[in-house]
Amino acid sequence: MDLTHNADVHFFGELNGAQYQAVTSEASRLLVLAGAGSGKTRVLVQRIAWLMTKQDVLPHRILAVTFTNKAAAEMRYRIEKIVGSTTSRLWVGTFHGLSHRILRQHADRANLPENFQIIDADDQLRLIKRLIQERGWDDEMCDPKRACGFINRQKDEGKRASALPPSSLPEITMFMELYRLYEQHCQRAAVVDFAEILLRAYELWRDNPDLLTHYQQRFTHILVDEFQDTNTIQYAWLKLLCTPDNRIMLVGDDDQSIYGWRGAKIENIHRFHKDFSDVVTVRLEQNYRSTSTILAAANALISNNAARLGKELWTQGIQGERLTLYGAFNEIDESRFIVERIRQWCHGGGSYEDIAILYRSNAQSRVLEQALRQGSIPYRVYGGLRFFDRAEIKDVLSYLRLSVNLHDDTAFERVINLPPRGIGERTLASIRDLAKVQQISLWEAAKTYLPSISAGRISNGLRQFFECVEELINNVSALTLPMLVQTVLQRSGLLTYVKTQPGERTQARVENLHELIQAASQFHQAFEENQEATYTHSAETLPSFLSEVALDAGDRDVDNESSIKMMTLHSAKGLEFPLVFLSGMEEGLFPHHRCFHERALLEEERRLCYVGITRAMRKLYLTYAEKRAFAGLSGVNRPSRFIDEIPSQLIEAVNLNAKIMMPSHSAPVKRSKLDDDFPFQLGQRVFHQRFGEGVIISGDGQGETARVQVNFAKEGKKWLVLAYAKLEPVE
DNA sequence: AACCATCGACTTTTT
DNA sequence: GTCGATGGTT
Repeated sequence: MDLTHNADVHFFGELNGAQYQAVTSEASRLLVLAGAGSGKTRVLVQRIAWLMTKQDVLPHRILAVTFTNKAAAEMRYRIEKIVGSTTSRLWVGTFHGLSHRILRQHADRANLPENFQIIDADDQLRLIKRLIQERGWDDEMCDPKRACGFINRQKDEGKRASALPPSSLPEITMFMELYRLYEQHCQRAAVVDFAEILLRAYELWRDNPDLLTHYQQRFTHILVDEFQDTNTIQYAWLKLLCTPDNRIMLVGDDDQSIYGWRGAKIENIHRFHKDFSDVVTVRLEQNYRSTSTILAAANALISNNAARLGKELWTQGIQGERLTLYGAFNEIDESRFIVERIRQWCHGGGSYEDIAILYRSNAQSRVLEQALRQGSIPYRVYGGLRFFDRAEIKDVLSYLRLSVNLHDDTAFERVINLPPRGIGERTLASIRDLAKVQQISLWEAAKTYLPSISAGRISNGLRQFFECVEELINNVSALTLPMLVQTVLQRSGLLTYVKTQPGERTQARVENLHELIQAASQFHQAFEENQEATYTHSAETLPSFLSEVALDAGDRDVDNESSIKMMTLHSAKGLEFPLVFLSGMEEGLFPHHRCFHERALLEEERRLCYVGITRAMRKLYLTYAEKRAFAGLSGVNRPSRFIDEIPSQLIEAVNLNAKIMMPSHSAPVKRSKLDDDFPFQLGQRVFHQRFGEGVIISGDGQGETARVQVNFAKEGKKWLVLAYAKLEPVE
């Protein structure tokens, strides 16, 4: 690292040797194995900057592919900061975003109408359910979720329905037929799902050599982030694009591949070596994030995986504290411990935003949240429903989608009776029938159906709906986007409807709707700035607004807020926190019991644990609960095997804290007792934490399923399962 | 057609 | 325990 002698010290000064090598490599096939916290994004960003400023590569010749919009946005931002100019000609985006852009540009060649729209996973499932019904199958025989999974898997593998070989399995045969129906339906309705975007773009290139050549010649430099997460079709997409004259850099970490279950193929890294003989590999192993103790733990853990490309993280930083392991009595105790240690951290001068609690599955957050609330510790749970996935937002968007494309049946179904117009299942069934027989869209079918309705209530409702949508269509070319959204809210009656619906979420829903207008407004402004236009009506902006909304469901980043963060291990990837709690370190939960039987799955769990450990910068806690009430099963758990895989000298085990009370109800709920005799009698008075005092009026079941009916003074009669409703006898 | 009660499932999630 | 879907009732 004699970079100080380099004339470009101000440019490269902060890069270490391996980073420098990766940034300035002349290799045309470059694979960068970037360990956690090794400055991966910096390398990508610097390399692009280097290409532009030192190699005089024109921005429009560079293609940078990421997995999330957030990563793409950050990359662009950082590049702009370095090169000091806008990068609008540079293509930085997600596989989906870029593919979508190409499909829009060549819709005709891709055999798509100009106004095609994107449906999300939820829309897709609804559509599949409907097709199953229409085909005359029932849900038991043909599980919609499995069918949906099947179709997506085929698409991710690049397979069309027509390309599938016949199967001897009845279920597969059924799915294949459904796949065919689904393809036809989407084509007619002019919608594409997420997997379709990639597949269609791939086929567009594959089947149109002139187009492919154009893009091959244009993108002389290709860079890919998180390469270990690419699936088959994404790899094929890249391979098509990559001629001997293109230069490609892949950045990834096989040890952080945690999305195998949704089609990501680590093997793509090996395949790259096979498909391109002259691959230069650079390893980024110096870590700038964690203490050497944390890294030692991570290295030891991951060394239990076979077939790694091999990588060992190291740091010049401090050794730091040992990991702390706490074996809690139950999940409540675990939460209390975490709360206590959070307090400790803050008393020691730390702040809430330093802290993250990570867990394997979302369901674990509840108990933790409770304890945090009780302890008055501000927290924020990441990764719930995204803004544009909220029901009320999707309702409004459905009206907008219909006004772009009346044949969008998914949108039609969503709002035909929303707000309620007296159009129920039966009317809808007739419309569906008609649509099916005549091979027309639901909108057309409804129009045809209208004259034959005798009931005034129904025909009025339909007519109202038609008028509303048609009026919206007229407004599209007259109003700006935010005005149009406003109009939808009022004209459809959705806003009034939401306001009058009882429930606690009403307020939040109304706010969401206003936020949607806000989002439309921002989009509108950004569009005008880009186009230097003055009054842009929504005919120009609406289609792209809908696409953006579908592809970028608002990665709301919520940092610099003084609260601790809670999220799943999966959503923690790419983030870092000074203090990290890995909670629920139990066999069955983590590694999840569904992964026990297969080595590959277990290794992915281990990688997930590796990701978790390497999020911690200064201090890491591991906690588990010996007993955990989970999904209705109260089980006794052994500590996770991953704990054993960390050298014990790196871990300080904290003993069960005597101050932390064993809940008094634990004694009567011992399972052995339940098996023999019911611990409660009819007429007995009992106490429940939430419902208060009551009297047992009946009971049934045995062992784990034993339950009693209690008549509570305040809450009335309730059935409670003894195994987890912690009832205490009242003397 | 709208509403309430009961049943059953439940790993991870981006686009 | 909680969510969502489903089915029976009004």
